[in-house]
Amino acid sequence: MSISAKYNPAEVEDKWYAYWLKHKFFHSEPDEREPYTIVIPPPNVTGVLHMGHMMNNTIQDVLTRKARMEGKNACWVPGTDHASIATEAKVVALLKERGVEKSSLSREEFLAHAWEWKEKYGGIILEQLKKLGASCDWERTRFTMEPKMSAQVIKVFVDLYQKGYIYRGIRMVNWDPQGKTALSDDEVVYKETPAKLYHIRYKIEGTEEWITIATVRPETILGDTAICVHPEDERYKHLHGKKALIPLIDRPIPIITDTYVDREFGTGALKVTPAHDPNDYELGLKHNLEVLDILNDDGTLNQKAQLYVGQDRFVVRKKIAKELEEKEYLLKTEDYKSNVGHSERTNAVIEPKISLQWFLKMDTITIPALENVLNDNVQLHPAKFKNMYRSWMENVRDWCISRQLWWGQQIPAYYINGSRDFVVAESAEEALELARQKTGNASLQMDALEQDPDVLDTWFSSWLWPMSVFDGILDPESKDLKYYYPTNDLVTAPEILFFWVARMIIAGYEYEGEKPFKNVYLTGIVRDKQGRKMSKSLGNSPDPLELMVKYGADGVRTGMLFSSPAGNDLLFDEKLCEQGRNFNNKIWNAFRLIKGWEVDNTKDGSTNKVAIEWFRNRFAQTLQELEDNFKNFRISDSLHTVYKLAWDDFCSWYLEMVKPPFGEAIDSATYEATVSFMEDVLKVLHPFMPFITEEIWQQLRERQEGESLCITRWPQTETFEKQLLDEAAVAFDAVQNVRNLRNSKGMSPKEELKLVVRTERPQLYKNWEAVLRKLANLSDLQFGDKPDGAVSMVVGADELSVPLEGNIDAAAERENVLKELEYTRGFLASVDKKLSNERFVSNAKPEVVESERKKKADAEAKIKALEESLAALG
RNA sequence: GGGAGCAUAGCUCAGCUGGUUCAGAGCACCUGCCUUACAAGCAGGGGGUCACAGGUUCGAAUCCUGUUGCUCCCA
Repeated sequence: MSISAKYNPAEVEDKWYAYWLKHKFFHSEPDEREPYTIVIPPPNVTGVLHMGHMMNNTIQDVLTRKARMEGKNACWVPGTDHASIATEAKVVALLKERGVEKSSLSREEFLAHAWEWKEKYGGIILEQLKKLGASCDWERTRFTMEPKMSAQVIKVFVDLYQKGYIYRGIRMVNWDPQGKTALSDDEVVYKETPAKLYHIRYKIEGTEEWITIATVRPETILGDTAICVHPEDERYKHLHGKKALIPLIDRPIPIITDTYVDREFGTGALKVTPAHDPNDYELGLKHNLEVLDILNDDGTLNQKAQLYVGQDRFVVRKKIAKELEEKEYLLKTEDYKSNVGHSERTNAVIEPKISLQWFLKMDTITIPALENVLNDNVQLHPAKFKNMYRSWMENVRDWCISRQLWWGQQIPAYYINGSRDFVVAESAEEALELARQKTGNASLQMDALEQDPDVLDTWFSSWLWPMSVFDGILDPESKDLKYYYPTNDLVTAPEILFFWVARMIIAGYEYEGEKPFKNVYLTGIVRDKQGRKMSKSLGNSPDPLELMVKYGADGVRTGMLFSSPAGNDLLFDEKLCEQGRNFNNKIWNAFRLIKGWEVDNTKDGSTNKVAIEWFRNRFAQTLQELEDNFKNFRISDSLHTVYKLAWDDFCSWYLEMVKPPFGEAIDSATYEATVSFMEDVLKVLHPFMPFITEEIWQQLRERQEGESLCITRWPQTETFEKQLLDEAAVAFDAVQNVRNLRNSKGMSPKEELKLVVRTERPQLYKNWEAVLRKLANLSDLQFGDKPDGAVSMVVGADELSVPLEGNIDAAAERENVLKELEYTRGFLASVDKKLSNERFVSNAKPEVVESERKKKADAEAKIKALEESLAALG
């Protein structure tokens, strides 16, 4: 036999992934079994695998694989979303490289390019997930813009419009002048940015007086339609009702009063620019001010500004400041920090802009979504996110669902004869019919209709995802929907709790009257060692594919999970992957050991019985702990549990106990038990490290084509004997004490020692004698008092002595014993204090009091043993 | 400005219902081992005023209040 001493993942991973696919282990069809369903958070079709995906999808795979092994009909639905803004930006950039401007193309031509791009580059990420081992049902892969998915989006739009939830309205929206589209509030990232506060004076019409305002955006004075002061502000009372002249253009604007103005801020006089500031817009509505929009869609100034027409807002800011200064309108500037909104996608500075958009009314449609999270019908893990969720839901604002783009589902609203009058329908034909009814003109023709050019927000597709992947919107009676919905678990990042999770819950209750999933597991953000978010621009993110080459997919999976408690950020360090790889190697070598054994049917294995019984119980105990961790979504703890089981219990204790001396055969009973233990260990490891466990499982016994670890049954939880485990702990403690003694005396592990035990429970030591002899390398085990010339240790109330001729430093021994004695006496004192406290004895739970009594007895016995040792030392 | 969370070993984090010899794990560190499964390993070891100050309790890392520091969400 020649199995490499080092596990080589590259040799096995692709092989087993292909095998799993070939046998369709990941494919699911509705049947009589209990379903277990996860829908993937659809990654961006433009995306490539990053560390966040790795963690997120590893967790989903762990959950899916475990459910599959438990005999559930596991279905993990993969797919991608069309990401309007990101994809359109990519395609526009690509065309530009080829010298083609988007504006020179028709909508159809542009979309043809976009689809071409999608076919070529879209979905790379799904291939990368396969490398990770993701056990998705690839036959069910969906894309949010494929015809059947788009049909569902359109159907929902029409339905919500008919129910009165969707309206078209003028609103101040977040405008991205680079992407040339409106963004939802959630797509705007606020960053603290250094700015300047410009103090600019306006002349009061018909007087020689001035009024000074302060602004961070001097270029917008050209769009001012009022100056507002606090009505109680004595400084300005004499100016109420007068007019001020905008510098440079001398346009007169009224001076109005409102308590909204903060008298302490700036000069206490506020310029009002309703078209370019959300607060000013509200103020404008209240005071019936003119809305003067001075910006083009690309952020340059338009004719209404009168000056600097066609120049960019930031260029104008500099120029106008200079001109104002030269003409003595600018009195001073001061440094100021302001929170500036940036587009999450393009990073352009957001321009608040008045525009006509489509909105979804959120006031009533959200009610069940809030209720059912608060009452835990939908559970967030960790639960701390409930607060955040509630505050968002209680203060939710109408959702701007239109985007000024082409890549996406075009809004199914049709304007009649170029007017603002429109009809909404799933198809142009239906729209025409509706338009004829609406206008009373039966001869109206198709060319009188013009479809709204805008598309719907991508989230307006993905909020249907748990239903639409099963075609549930098109066919509410669909067999798949009825079987798989509601899904079980959703694994995603807290950043999109509102973007996506909340909206899926809203849609789920609106269309199915039922939650979309039972549990939402919120992962943390993957950060670098210094706690910085991983980003392309910082270049601090390792390439996940390279990591997998270096450490193996299993190594990276376990590495990611070693330190990723739910909802907490993961400070990623390659060391974690190294630890993962080392763990793989450990398992591999345990397999090598077992595989290398020769079995002898005639050999007596009775001395191994105690070890076998111990591991059987230990496994049962661990399995209970593991199930408890899983039940509470403590995934990282689950991994730690199986890690300790495999490494400490199975390898370090069990295998060492039963391992025959080199060159000797093993008895068949022990061999059989060991192989089946290894199988059990592989089973509980499989969800975390699917490749290596499959590889070993396949080699451990003869297997048939079509068999696989990923579809074997998860071990059953069994009861365990606590007493046996406690006895083992005493035996292990004894072993460790002897080893420690050897170490501290600088003795070789090869040197055999004799052990003398003084105890009231000799049977325990007799039961474990073979183990003690083997692991502590003892030549003999005897019972009795400490012989002369021996070193002793105390385990519980038992005294263990090892005769060491001429190798004893009596003074040092005395000191050791004294130290331990002192500690134990202190401990006894604290226990006594408790027990003599009447209130403790009467108030504490009986089992607690009982355990204190036991502690007292143990401590007293130990003190006695220590005192005897001390006496023997002279 | 409003809200939430966190603070435990040099680092990253567990500690779940207040009660086990409860102060733990991994990494890092120190000592000794190439003991034919594994040096990607083995056997041992050192290391913490549980942020600070009060309080509740028979008993607090754990519950309460305040202080300080950090993080996140919302505006």
